Amino acid sequence: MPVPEIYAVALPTPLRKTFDYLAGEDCHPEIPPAEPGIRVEVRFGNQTLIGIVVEVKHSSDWDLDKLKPVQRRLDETPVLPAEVLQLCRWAATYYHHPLGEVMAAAIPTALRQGEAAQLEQEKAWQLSASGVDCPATELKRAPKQQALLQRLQQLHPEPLWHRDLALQDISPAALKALAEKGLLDTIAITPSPERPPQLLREASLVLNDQQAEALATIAPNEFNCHLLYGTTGSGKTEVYLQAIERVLERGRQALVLIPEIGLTPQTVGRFRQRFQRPIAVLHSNLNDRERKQAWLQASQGEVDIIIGTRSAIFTPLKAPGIVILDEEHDLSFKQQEGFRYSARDLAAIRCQKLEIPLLLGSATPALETYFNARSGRYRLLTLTRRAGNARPPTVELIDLRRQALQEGLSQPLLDSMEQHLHAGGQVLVFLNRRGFAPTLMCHDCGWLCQCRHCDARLTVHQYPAHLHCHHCDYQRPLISQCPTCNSRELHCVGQGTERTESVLQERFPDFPVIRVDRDSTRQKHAMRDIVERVNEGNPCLLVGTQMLAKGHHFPNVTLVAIIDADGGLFSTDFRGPERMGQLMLQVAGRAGRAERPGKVLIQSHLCDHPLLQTLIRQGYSAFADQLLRERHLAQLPPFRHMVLLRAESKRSENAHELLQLARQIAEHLCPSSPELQYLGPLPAPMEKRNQRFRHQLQISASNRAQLHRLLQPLIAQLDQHPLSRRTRWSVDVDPQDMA
DNA sequence: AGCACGCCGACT
DNA sequence: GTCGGCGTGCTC
Repeated sequence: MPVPEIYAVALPTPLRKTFDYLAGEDCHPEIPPAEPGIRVEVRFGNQTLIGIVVEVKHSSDWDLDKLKPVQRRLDETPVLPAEVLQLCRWAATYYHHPLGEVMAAAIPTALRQGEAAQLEQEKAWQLSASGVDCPATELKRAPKQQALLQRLQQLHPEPLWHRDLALQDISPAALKALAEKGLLDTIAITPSPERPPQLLREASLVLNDQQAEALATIAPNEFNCHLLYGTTGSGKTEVYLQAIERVLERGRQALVLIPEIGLTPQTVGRFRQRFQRPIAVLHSNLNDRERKQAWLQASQGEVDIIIGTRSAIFTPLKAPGIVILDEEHDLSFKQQEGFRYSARDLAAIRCQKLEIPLLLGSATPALETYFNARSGRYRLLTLTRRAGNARPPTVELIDLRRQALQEGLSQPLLDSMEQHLHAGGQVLVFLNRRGFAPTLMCHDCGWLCQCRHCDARLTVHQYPAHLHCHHCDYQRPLISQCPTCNSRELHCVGQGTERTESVLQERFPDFPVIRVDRDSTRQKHAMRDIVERVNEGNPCLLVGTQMLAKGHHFPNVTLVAIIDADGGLFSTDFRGPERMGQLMLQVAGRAGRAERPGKVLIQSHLCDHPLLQTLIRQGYSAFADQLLRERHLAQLPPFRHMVLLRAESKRSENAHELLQLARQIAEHLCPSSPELQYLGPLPAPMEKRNQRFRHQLQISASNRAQLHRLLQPLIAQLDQHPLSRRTRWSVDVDPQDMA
């Protein structure tokens, strides 16, 4: 009797193992042999699941007669090529996350649910044999049909596409009539995007010497990680475009990853404008069908450029040539829940395996990346020249100490705003806090309006008026009387964008004040409309959160005001100052372009703070160097490697208890030492959030391999323990956000 | 995670 | 008398 074929299947469950199934008997000779990467439908306990074969083998650790057969094989050929499968395996190991869930993250929902891995077909009409010969005069009494027939005869043998119907004002009735007469056939074909012989739609720009050198350094056929380090306006995008051009010339594809908010129509527009080649965009607003379509087009080589956010790093490519990650410091490249992967770090792994270049771009690189570039692990490509003789903005601090403030705004700042507005400039006011005020307080008894689900205060909103928790979304009507002492003296404490907006509108009644935050841009085209309105160029004030700092350009802004620079400097997260510096420079980068020099004013109570001083006087490199020295002294990343075990539960003790157990097991496996240290379990910075109490155990090591050697058995033992099933817990390798 | 089985409280 | 609470156990 022949040895049966057995599949090891990764299933979408949190169990950190694969499951063996017997291959079905129904193997037709024409169907290619099963390979890792094909999907199968299997019975799993009491449910039916779709999983991915990760190994085809002929033996199992389980009794063969206990193995179930697969119900159905869904693919003839793998949906995931070996290379992406390998990336998933690597990610599952590195992030200590179940392989099945990793793969679920890699595959579009439609394919996860069992749809055929085929491009959607499109409806079209083509003349039948009799239609080709039919003289148009035959249809004298039906002019619409006659015109349509002539149109089709012109097109023939090209079909008439369904999508062109509306465009060409063709009536479905006429089509139907012609089809009934047998003059044309309804067909369904998968359209193949056109690839005209010439690559470019517009000419490339001439590179300056730095750009040219950067481009020349990117060797097309080998792995290297490059950091393209250049301020706003230094021409990073042109380097991307020309690097892509060279890749396309070789018949290869480019994968471009962009932060969530950066993926705007403008960004995609730059690529479409330059290349006469098919492009697929994978953004979060696609429906399942569109997502599958774009994914398959990339996989089958139907598109040459793929632009997407974080999860696009898993897109299979037929002929990968380069991966570009723009704004590589952006937090959205790291998934913050569930499978907590970093698309940037996975990109490095993937490119290494593929032997293709990786290009990371930023004006304010993450400290980890900057360190790698500094130490020679990455190639550092620096751009300092600004296009068109543009001058960098001048940056000044406004010392808030002992200043009279009007709702958080100092007099010198208001004066400067007035000046710029009257000179015809636009003013951008940056305040990273939405709502009207972050706190509602009783002036008589000191009561604070707390969220009932979180350790947080409710934010006051005025437009529309309500109280809102930004952590759990809890909302309630605005109150005017203190619930503990009945006083009517309830005061809004602190500033949000709404409040600053109304203050500025009062102060500058002759100029429009436009607020840009998540609340004001909720409607579909709100952001587009704002950008268009502002870029008409009339003087105005823009007030907004970090949404203003990312993705959009406002060339007529001459003054940028940063209302509060202090937040990041005393944050609980050791990355606070890094984040603050990055954000400040990103915002400052909005000021002035080309011929108009910009000005940046930063309000602070900590004007003497050495980090702030370094950032302003010497720029980001010096700032980053200083932060690196501090990190080295404090033995923090990138000098040590970190893992966070997080636990959350309705009962605070449960989460704590589980992590105590974790520490106990861990110390048993690997006692604390200078090389390996434990911190915790401790309550998370905001212990209660969304009705759950969160705790964390931090493990840091000087050696990454050692850390992973500990983690593997630790997690295995934790998985075995009954406590681990009672509380929700997760592993965060290289945590970016300690909250 | 999902889902079943199993043993104790307030209700059609 | 049942419906349903979530403890515990299992999934090839």
